[in-house]
Amino acid sequence: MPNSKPTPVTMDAVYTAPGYLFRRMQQIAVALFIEECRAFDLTPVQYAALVTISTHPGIDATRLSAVIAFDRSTLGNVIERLQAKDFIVRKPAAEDKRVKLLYLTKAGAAVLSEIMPSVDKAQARMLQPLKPADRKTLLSLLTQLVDLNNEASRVPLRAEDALEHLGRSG
Amino acid sequence: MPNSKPTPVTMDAVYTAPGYLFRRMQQIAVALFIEECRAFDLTPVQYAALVTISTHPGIDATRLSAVIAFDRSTLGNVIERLQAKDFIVRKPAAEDKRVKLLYLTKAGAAVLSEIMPSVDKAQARMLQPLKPADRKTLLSLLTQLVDLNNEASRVPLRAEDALEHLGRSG
DNA sequence: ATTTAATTGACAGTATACTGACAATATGGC
DNA sequence: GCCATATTGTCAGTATACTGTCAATTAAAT
Repeated sequence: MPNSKPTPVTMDAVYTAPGYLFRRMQQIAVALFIEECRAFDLTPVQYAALVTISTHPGIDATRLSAVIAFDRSTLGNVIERLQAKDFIVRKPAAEDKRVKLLYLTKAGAAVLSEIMPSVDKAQARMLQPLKPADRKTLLSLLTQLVDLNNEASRVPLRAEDALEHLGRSG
Repeated sequence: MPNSKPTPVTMDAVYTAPGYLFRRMQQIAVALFIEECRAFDLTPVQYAALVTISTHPGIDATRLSAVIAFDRSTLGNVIERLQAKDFIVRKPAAEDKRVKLLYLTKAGAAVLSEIMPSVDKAQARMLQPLKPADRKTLLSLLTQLVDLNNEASRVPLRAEDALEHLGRSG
């Protein structure tokens, strides 16, 4: 005979679930980023895109999405906004009429170098409440976990993809 | 004379930032939840709301938002969807004409008890790649961090608020 | 070479997440 | 009782995040 007593539901079903904690931390992380970087009119996602275009000038949207593991559809809108702010430009590729290549503008390069200290401050504040040793431990475990769960993500990180647009001499 | 060399930007500015790692883990957590709970037509947020209404029958939307630390505006839409699925009902409060009280329907209670194993499976899968000891460490640090950063969140958790709608006899 | 596959960017649709504003309603100071 | 204030739910607007689809274009198969 199966157990007939219904399991009592408590808030622990929410509060102790790792998924809930990750959601909360993500919300906190975004709030701190926005607060520290208020002066720059850049969201965390836009910042990540800008950094990537900076380190991969001439990357296209699909590869950009793979390099930062953001959804390709979402990224389309992000790129539009960065373009509207004159932080990037899109140039059609010569060899492939489908592709539009992404480059930083001067304004984009400027905002990127100016925002860095604020970004660093925001990132530091997220872990500040922990003891230094615990910060290192958490960051290490988190890095491992994201890497090991990469394939579970809808948009797995494919850092290598970024290189494909170069030196593909065949 | 200030350092005239521009700091070289690398992808580490993204990949090693805790904010980026929290975003990735949140995306992975949602993907695993949706995958495991596909049969139940419930998102992680809707699940958390349902659990809370189950443990706090007659709670109102504002207090619900405080108990799970979700934005009040967002929650309005979540509640609408749960109502459209017939998982909850809203009843006007007798003493306060502004307030609408939330209750589970039978279907809501049923889906909640049925979905539990799948939710547990999803939560377990998130941490699965780590060694058991590391899972405990990460969960402990994450719990601490969310708690200590509570006020940095736009919608801080106010678990006590949930009790205010009871026993306020004055 | 021609048909088939895959890729790219775009779009529509749904679901969080947050800001700021608003009308209806309650509450507190006086 | 009256008025300033606060609360509640709602709405409009913006920004992620994902699904699925589509036309244009390219690459692959034969």
